[in-house]
Amino acid sequence: MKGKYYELQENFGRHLKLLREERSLSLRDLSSLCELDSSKISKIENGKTNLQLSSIFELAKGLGIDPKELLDFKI
Amino acid sequence: MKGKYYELQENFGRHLKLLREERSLSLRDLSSLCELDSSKISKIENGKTNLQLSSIFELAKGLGIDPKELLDFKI
DNA sequence: TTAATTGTGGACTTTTAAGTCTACAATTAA
DNA sequence: TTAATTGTAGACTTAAAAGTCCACAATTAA
Repeated sequence: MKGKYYELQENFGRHLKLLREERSLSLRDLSSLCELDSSKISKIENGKTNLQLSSIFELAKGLGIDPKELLDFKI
Repeated sequence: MKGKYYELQENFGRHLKLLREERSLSLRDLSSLCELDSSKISKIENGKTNLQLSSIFELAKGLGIDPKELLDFKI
């Protein structure tokens, strides 16, 4: 099943992917800049994960942005 | 053990508590405005939980704020 | 053509959030 | 004083995130 928050996860993931591609980073690049496995990031980008606060902060660290920016997408 | 992200959780929790108290909401009040148990919210406010994306959005809904605002605290 | 890179998915274990409920001490209101 | 409210913690189950690793097809570079 897709789960109650699937749309939210999808929107988050789409936004994350944009932010990553804007910086011309591959999944493995981003992975090396934070403490998240590249396959995990792939799953997040594809809306498969309801990630935790800590992961949001890790991604922000890797992207070099304020964590708030990762929540800056339309629902 | 406190865990790797304990400080982050503490800061998030402190911030959440402020936002709730600014609105004069009790834990049970806030709980009734979102889909989170009041005892869960208590644990989040006290830095005991590395909450998920969906919970951040639930809290934002209950507080009537943009989810981004929940990440607007100093690390 | 060969070699490297890239995104993705699966397998698997361990950890923990979510969800639900109960209870209780301390504070506040009636 | 009594009753209600408030914050908190514990017990317990279920679901799933985290974490790690491997494999592979497709794309891109050498």
